[in-house]
Amino acid sequence: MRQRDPRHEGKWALPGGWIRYDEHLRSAASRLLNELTGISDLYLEQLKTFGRVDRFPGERVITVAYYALVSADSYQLVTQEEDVNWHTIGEVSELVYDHNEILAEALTHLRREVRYRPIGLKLLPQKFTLLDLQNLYEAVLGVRLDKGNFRRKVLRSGLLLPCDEKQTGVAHRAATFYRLNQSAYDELVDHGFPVQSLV
Amino acid sequence: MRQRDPRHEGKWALPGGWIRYDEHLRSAASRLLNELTGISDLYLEQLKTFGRVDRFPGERVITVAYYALVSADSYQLVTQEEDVNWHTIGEVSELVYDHNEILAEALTHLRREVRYRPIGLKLLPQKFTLLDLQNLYEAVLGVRLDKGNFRRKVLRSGLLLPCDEKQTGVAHRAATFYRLNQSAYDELVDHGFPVQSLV
DNA sequence: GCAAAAGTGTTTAAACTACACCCATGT
DNA sequence: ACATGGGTGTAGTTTAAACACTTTTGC
Repeated sequence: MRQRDPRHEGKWALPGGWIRYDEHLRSAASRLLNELTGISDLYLEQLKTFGRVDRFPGERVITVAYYALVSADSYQLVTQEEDVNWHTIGEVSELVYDHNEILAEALTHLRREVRYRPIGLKLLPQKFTLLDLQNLYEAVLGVRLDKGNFRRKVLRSGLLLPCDEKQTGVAHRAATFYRLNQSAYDELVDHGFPVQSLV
Repeated sequence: MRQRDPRHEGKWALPGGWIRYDEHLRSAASRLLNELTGISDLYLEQLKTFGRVDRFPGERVITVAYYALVSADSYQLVTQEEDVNWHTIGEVSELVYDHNEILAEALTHLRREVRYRPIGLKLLPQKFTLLDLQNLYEAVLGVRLDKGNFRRKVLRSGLLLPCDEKQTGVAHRAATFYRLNQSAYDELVDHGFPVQSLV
């Protein structure tokens, strides 16, 4: 997401702003996001802190960047500001200051995380098909995955539960919707993920 | 590592200090570490930023925490300050402010990272035996690993090169020393790690 | 019937697990 | 001799990878 701001050299910028003296970092990020987009009640995860001396002109500014995982279609952007909108990751042009660097860092982080934590499941709406999930993984990782193998691997993990519902009005066999098995997910988070690749 | 500071309620603290206005974050961390321990030329990795409003009494303090991987025996601590020393992770007592939280975060981070990046290799001296490496992994992860399987897995990765040298003066068959295959390691970092566990 | 995606099966190779076993060296 | 760790072998099982195949649905 990005915004236009006349102060920002006419370029786009990531949503952001100043933290208040008495605010927690995550609260500040959440407030700023909400002010700009209307989105609230989102779990924000700290990405990284950017502190190059010359990253901002005139004064020393340190940015603590946060990110969240949402499915774009489940959030309407309610905002007074113009030019606030969703954008495709590949089509983001030059941003102000070091915001491209921040975005790149976020993407790298996401690509790494997605490999060993089921965060992909947080990115989709409540109900989704296995192809939705596969498309998501292929998009984030930039690879092609085998349908059958992906399906088996996902289902074997026990993190998905089938809904009673199926697709309707599609020009092919209707896919069953799945949803996150929250208790299995929490269990996994608590007890840690299996030791897979040493060295 | 921790230090005693009379201002710190008599408890121990992680090494740290204040950043100067014109300093990069990593440089500041490096300088502070050097001032306290004499260690220099260490690659510091940003851990996380801690910003709870009430984490420090009296004023708002935000800490950007960094960490590094070193083998304790390869660095002599040269310092004027007293009570600066290495400590075993399990035996760290109550620290000042939220420093226990910071330490716990670092350990969690390390345990996660070590599973899918060969950072364990950075923790050991130039030359090391396979048992050294196995002990390191067992310590960090808190699990027991099979000797033969670990050895095969490590060697198959191609990240280790055998030295011509062997152990001497040990009351058992001498182990061959290994060293990091730097080019293979760099290759792996550049081209990314294999996609292992989806979902 | 055809296109398109759902969903299943199969085959082969690779990897993991859990052991048992022999080898070298200092005391 | 024996304790200690170095180092190798192997059987059984599990996963992964690649690909072919059958099923359902709208047009």
